[in-house]
Amino acid sequence: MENNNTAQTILNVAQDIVRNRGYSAFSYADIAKQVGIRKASIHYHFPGKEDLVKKLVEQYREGMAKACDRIARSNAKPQDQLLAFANLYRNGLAEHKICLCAMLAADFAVLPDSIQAEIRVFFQDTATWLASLLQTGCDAKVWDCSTTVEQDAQGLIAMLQGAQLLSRSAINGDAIFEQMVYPLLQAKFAQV
Amino acid sequence: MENNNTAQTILNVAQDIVRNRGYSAFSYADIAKQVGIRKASIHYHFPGKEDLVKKLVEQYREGMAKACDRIARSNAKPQDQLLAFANLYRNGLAEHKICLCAMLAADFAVLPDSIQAEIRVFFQDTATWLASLLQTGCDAKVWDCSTTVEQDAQGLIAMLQGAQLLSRSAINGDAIFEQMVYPLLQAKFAQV
DNA sequence: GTCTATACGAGGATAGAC
DNA sequence: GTCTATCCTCGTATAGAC
Repeated sequence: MENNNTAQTILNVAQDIVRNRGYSAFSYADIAKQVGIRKASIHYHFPGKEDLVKKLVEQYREGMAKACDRIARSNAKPQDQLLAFANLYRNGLAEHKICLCAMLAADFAVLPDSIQAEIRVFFQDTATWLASLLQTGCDAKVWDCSTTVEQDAQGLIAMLQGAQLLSRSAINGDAIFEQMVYPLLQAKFAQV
Repeated sequence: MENNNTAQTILNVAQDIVRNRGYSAFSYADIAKQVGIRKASIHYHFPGKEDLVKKLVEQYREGMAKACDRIARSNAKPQDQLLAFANLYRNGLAEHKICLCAMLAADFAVLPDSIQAEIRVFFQDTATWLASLLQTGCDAKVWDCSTTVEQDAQGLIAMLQGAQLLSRSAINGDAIFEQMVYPLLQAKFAQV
């Protein structure tokens, strides 16, 4: 995944910054410094902050959709697919990156409408995909569905994002996935 | 809980703003407008943003500790105490307020060290209290402990905070507690 | 304690040269 | 496409009068 064009380099750098510091605390100056160009040059590619971040979320959605698709196409067992999904969040954390949309969810109140809309789509898509996976495991009697799969899907997403945020301010830090997330998944979605 | 003194009024207003917009997106100008004084006057009470927010988290910790203590002293059944704890998060949401420390956890990377430390204490205290409650329910055979209470406590806090953030960007919005959190609690911590 | 006035830098954005 | 130069606004903070 090379990026010889400047626009994509800007997006990559911007994503890193937003996933670490949030929407309000990142600036064109930060990007310019890391990319090695001037602030004004960024405005050529992205007229305003809103354009940039909107594109950022769009790309992030596509990446997430592809990652989920890859998991689904692996034809692995449902419980392994669930683990692979959780690992998406843990792997980001290993590079000190929070889910882009988790960060933007915290900044939601200050975001332009067009960006809010993109984020809603992200969560809707992700929850739908996960609910479908949970249903598959349900049908295959891999785990028991005492609640609806939609509820469980939302709950899992909430927990995974909460775990990412906690990892930076809790004592166990990055180990929160090993110490908390995986054991809980194991307990709730154990093979029957 | 009256507040005849300016310092407390500033803190109250600041808390509302931070819990809605986060650390980076709030300013002395915002507070000044809502309190009805000038920016400079705020600096008299709180020399810098760091002083103000540090005090904010300290007070928030105390409030949370008192709320938890009230729940514990109620001598209600463990499952009702757990529900009361979850309601702390839902009630905040009803006023469109996210947990202060959940918002600051997202802003963690840009916070001064002294504030980061306060937040760590908050999560540690909260997790400790909740783990103790879970243990009580465990001992009383109210629910089953397939994982350790420390893991469950952290998982619950992660989910509750994730649910608060999701509530603003998910379709079900405020109803996320009725539709997701409570059913999941019921499923996992059902009476045996 | 609160005010006015002010300093200073940072952030977003544009114009125009190259 | 990228640069320099510049504009304007906002945010934090201080000095000094009342």
